[in-house]
Amino acid sequence: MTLDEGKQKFLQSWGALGSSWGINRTMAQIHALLLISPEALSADEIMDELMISRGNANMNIRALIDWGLVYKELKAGERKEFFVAEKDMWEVVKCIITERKKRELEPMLKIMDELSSVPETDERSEAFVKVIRDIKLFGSKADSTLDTLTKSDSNWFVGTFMKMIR
Amino acid sequence: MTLDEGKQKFLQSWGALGSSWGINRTMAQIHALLLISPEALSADEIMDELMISRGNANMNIRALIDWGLVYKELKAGERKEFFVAEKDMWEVVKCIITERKKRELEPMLKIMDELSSVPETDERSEAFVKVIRDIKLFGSKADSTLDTLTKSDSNWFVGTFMKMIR
DNA sequence: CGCAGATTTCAGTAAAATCTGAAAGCTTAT
DNA sequence: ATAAGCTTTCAGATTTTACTGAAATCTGCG
Repeated sequence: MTLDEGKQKFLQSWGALGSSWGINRTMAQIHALLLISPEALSADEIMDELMISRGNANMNIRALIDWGLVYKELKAGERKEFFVAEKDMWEVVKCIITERKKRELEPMLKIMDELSSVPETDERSEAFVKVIRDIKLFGSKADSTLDTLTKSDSNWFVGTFMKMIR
Repeated sequence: MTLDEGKQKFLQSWGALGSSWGINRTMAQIHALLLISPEALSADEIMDELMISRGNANMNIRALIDWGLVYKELKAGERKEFFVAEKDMWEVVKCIITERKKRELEPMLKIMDELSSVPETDERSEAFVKVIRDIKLFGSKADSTLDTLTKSDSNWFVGTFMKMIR
């Protein structure tokens, strides 16, 4: 397989993977493109490579920066902005865990808290509250586990953790 | 908060959560509805409760069954099918991990394998192959970790694991 | 200041995902 | 065998999400 074929296939599958994780195709593709690029790319280069509009490129690059997956880089003597992706896979995964935890897990736990105030007066409300409590319990455990995980380093994960868990 | 208010809010937020995880709103809502229902529900009851069409209900119920999150239940003397959700949260999570691993992680690793055959002839192809290898390495670790996780039981997760990891 | 080069915004459009409803397909009781 | 009662399917409609392109805004240099 040639580099160009491989690159196309990678952009394609990273984009598809993103879709099934609630991340839009283009955002994932920009991320993929920056991941495999040895140097920082400008917005124009990204637009070109992925054949997308300026607006689309801009919005998705901003989103990636918000997620902490991409950094802005200014080249001396250039007025344009260039972008680089975080290349360390463990950092990438930590980033994603941290952001999703903040955006989804935490708000969800907050809602479960409110919901657990439903009075348990019959079978239906008992079943309801039980589910809410279980979700809350499980969610809290996951929350603190993920906290610990994102504070530990890559070697710990790929080394020690693997042995401990087996 | 009354049961009905709480229920509405729960259906609503579980649906929203699903969306950001690549699961469609309705599928997540049917799951939510079955989770909090003390008895099995028929397709008609689900259609009614969520105000959706027969076709929509049927397709999403099937999808939930495929995921292993919902079971078909036949009541004696009834021709209709009834549906119950798996209520044990740890089982639910194991189900989701197992399915997503099978549907996404494994195919992705397969693609990375193909992609790592790109020859490393210059800076660009070296960077490309390095990223592919990193993803593969990380993905394989995740794969076996998740395997171990889904084979362990709930108590182990909420108990031991939490202590070990701290 | 004024303008050239660059980024951001956003209304309108396009594409993708999801849903509907009716028809076709099963299953079981008689 | 057939009809009633359910379930499944799927073409077309609807809704949601994403993208475009051009105008507005920003930035900093002469």
